Amino acid sequence: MAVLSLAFYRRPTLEVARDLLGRTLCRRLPEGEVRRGKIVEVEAYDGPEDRASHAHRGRTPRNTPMFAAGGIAYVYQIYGVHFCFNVVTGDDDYPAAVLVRATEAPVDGASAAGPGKLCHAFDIDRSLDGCGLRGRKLWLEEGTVVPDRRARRTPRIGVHYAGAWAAKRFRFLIRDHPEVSGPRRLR
DNA sequence: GGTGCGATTGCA
DNA sequence: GCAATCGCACCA
Repeated sequence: MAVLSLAFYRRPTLEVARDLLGRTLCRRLPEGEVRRGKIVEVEAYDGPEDRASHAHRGRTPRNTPMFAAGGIAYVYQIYGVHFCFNVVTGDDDYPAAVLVRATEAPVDGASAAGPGKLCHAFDIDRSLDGCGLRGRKLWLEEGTVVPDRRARRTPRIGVHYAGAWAAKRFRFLIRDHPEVSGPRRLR
């Protein structure tokens, strides 16, 4: 199965987010085991104006990967407990990324429905922050394109503070998929 | 150097 | 409904 090209990521963030549905997230563990899971839910964080984005207050040590050209990972820790995995998108100096919120389980019994659970299931932590998405540890494969009638858009989760940006439908998921996290039907 | 809080989760 | 748990952004 073909690995997604850098050109795939270096497009407008909402396009990339939509196109990530159905793709396969792949992770090789240090001991060699490869875990794979079909992406079923993502959220776009697009540009410096997006009040829900980490990049809204400009470049900081944490969010620097978001400013790079598309095709690398942005991994951060939240609540001191969980990690969240993002795919950096767009051109150099334009801060944008897509949070991967859920995949089908990469390992039997290990749910990857929810950004924290996903990172746990794939053994993703901050050591992968800034890591290329065409490398030995981490890559995405073509998978199966999801047709429009199977895709759905809703507002993003947990960004109530973001004013008008909270209402934008930047979350994409596969309709009726059992492994999506949180509400499925908002608008 | 001090303070407040979050792109979450699991348990009461 | 809320605690866990800490990196980081922000202010001084």
